[in-house]
Amino acid sequence: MAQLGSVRVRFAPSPTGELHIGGARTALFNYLFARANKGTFILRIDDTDLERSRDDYTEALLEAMRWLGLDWDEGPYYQSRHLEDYRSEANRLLEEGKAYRCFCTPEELAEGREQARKAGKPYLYPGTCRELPPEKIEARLQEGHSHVLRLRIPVGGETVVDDLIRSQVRFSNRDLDDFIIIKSNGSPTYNFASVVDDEALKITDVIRAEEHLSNTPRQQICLEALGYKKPRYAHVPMILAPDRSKLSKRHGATSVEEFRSDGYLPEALINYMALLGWSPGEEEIIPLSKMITLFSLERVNKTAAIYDTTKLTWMNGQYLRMITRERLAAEALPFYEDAGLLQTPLEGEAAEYYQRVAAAVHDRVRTLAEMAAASTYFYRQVDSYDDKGVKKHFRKEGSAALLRRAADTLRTLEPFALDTIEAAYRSLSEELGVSTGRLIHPTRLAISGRTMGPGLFEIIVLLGRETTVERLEKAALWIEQEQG
RNA sequence: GGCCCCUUCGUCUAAUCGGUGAGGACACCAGCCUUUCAAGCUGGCAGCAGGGGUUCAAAUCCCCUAGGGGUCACCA
Repeated sequence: MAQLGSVRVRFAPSPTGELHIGGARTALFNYLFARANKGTFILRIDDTDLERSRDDYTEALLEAMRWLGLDWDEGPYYQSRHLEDYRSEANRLLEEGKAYRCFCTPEELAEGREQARKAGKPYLYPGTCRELPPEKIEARLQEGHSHVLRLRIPVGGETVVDDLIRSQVRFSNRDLDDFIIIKSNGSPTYNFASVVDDEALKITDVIRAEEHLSNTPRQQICLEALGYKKPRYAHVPMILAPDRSKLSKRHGATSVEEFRSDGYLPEALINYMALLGWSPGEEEIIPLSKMITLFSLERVNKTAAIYDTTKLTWMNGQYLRMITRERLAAEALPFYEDAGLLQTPLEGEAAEYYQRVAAAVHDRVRTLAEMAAASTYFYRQVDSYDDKGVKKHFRKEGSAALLRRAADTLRTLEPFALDTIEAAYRSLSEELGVSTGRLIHPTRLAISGRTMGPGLFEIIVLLGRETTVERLEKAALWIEQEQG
């Protein structure tokens, strides 16, 4: 059925900041909808605001989209390159009397707004220039007054937005005013450019954030005036910050770029975002390919969601354990480099060592950044011991001696391998008449400085005989000195 | 303030056309497993914003109240 009028959707961000989680999810829903319906996913850059748009934001936006894996089929299109089209469409409206020139100055308008505010009344453009006689317009033009173009809103009646998620939403035209479609500098406003572009791109379904719902009646009136075919609309709920307010910079990590540099995997972020406002049922971990088969706008809910990194972090841990060792090592590498643990490019033994460290550590972390943080002692000396660990495992009578015995055992052990080390530890503990744990815990603290981490024998093998023995003795010395 | 949208555990959510002990996930707590920490497994805690209707029966339909969000720019 969706065969004929094949679906075309667009994600149309404005390059005035980083791509945040709300925008990214809107992009994702557009993407899923397009893929689920075998339609076309278009990327358009809404950069009509010359003042605030920046090229570096555009580039970052594209990069974020690529990183997330939201590949688009067409575009990116840039609104700033179609300025002429908007002007000619606006002129059409002007000629047909559906739009008119307005010479009111920003100051005059601001004053009107101020008065309305003081009086506690809603402000609507009073229509000062709506019925200006032609000769007056001509005169103002001659005098060189700058002007904008405003759309003539029908005086009565109502405009009904048919929304796929919220069904019918009615707006009384009385509450709408003749809004500006072309600014005095000749560039279009968002509501106008958006309508013209959606038509030019033959967009069938406009899927965007709920904040646009209130603007939709204006756009509908506008596209009716232009004689365009109306697209279907779907306004997805907003994503709110933990304090229920609109997302902004002060809320910590909210941009895709930040999540990336905090060590999240794109598929985890995608999965997490998808579940914010959409649910296929009881499943939680859903790969993108599966999402596509399950996605429908009918299952998108109406309620704004508060994002919560706790669940995202859990999910990231799930994905971290699912990906291949090769991929994991590759993804984590920059984090090790940033932490100053190693330098790329990695070659030979260093590369192999890194792979093994990554494999040893990855089971117990939830982000790539945590992974690097959990690996420091594989690359650096142990310069401090965990306080609680010291209390529990070092301060006990005979700990130093225990460590020296362990060091002695390892020094001559042949071969030096996982199973032989473990066997040696078990027989040593038996020989000394202590539990294996009594030997294992201080050893871990001595060679890693921590009380937690990968299996002890795994660490020992990785560190090697020399380093292990060295650290054991250093710890023994430290204990003796501490005890005076 | 006008207009618009929304309201199920702390958070994300499920509950086909009204009948459920209101389900799942994260987090939290407890236990198991275990050389530690995770992971995993088992169990627990916890919710229909409030008030009126309609109905044999309401989380579900209607109304009101409250709360939250959005929008009212020569921003997008």
